[in-house]
Amino acid sequence: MREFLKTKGYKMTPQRELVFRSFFELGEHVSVDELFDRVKRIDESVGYSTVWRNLKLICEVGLAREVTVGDGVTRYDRVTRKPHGHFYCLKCKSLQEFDLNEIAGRLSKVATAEKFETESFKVEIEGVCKSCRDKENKKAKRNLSTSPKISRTKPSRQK
Amino acid sequence: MREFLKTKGYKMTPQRELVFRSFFELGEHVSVDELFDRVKRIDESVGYSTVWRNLKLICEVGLAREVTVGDGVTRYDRVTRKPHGHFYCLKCKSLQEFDLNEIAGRLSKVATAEKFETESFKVEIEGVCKSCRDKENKKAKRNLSTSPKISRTKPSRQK
DNA sequence: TTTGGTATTGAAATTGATTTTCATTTAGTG
DNA sequence: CACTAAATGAAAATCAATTTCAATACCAAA
Ligand SMILES: [Mn+2]
Ligand SMILES: [Mn+2]
Ligand SMILES: [Zn+2]
Ligand SMILES: [Zn+2]
Repeated sequence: MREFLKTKGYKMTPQRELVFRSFFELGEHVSVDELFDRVKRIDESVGYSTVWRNLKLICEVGLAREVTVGDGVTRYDRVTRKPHGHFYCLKCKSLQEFDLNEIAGRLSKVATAEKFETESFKVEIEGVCKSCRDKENKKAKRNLSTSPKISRTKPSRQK
Repeated sequence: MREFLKTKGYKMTPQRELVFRSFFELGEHVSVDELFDRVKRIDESVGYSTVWRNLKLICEVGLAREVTVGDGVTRYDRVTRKPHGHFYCLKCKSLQEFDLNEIAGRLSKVATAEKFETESFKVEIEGVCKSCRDKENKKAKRNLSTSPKISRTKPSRQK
């Protein structure tokens, strides 16, 4: 790692070492805050901006990619596995991955047809995951006996 | 329109009227700022938050959808046409649409297979559009005669 | 037409994440 | 050891998105 960075003109530091290591331990869809928390637990003195900058660096050198989905926070995803899309559950905010094999092929075709030079795809499905749906169903059943009230509340305009 | 909103418990106002009308005139991938500018040109007194709120309202009642792509600003897309994806050109920041017909079908399948209840898709291709590529090529040709310099500048870490 | 209760508005303030600044420290090189 | 560029941490700046609040306007019911 140290060598790899050196070739690109970067130095190694204890903080960088720690951020990199922690990132690869956590791995999946980490946010800056999450990584910062974990790093802090090991070395209280590391600053937020250091974590942020090194996360950017990890992307810079091609070891991770930013993924923004659903809410307004950027997450960082290792680039080990092959291209994949993301399910985003609107209830529990969880992320699941799914394979993009055929879909990626089709997308490439579309891009070529439109003379567009593809750099990357982003495929995302928003909805409700199974476990959240199950919970809803249970709740619905429980309420069958109680008097069903019609909501008169105007739905909030804000997210 | 007035009636349509009334049934949902909303009132009509000159500002709202203006925002709605301006939005449907512009139509494609408008940002709050863009719409605000346009509205301002017609009625200087309309506030930013009014434009923002009414854009949200347009989504609320199902006439538009938010689309966030590339940079960090939310754009608003009419929901007239059928599901489509977006090409985002990293050079000129332009958006092009492409049809999602077969791809949407496949995505639905994937979702079903994973017991995921789909609410919406988001399909995006980032890259370089034809016209930007053409420009690049021209530039490259022009520079064939001049001495090619190797860049020693470390690429910026910031977006 | 007047009136009363809401919804809406505009300006300003707040939020929340990201990014930059800057003074200081440190890594890597010789 | 000494030098230079890179890296760090704290704080400040950005920037879009959202909320607050007092004033105003809509519109349904009298
Ligand atoms: Mn992922
Ligand atoms: Mn579109
Ligand atoms: Zn869920
Ligand atoms: Zn372009």
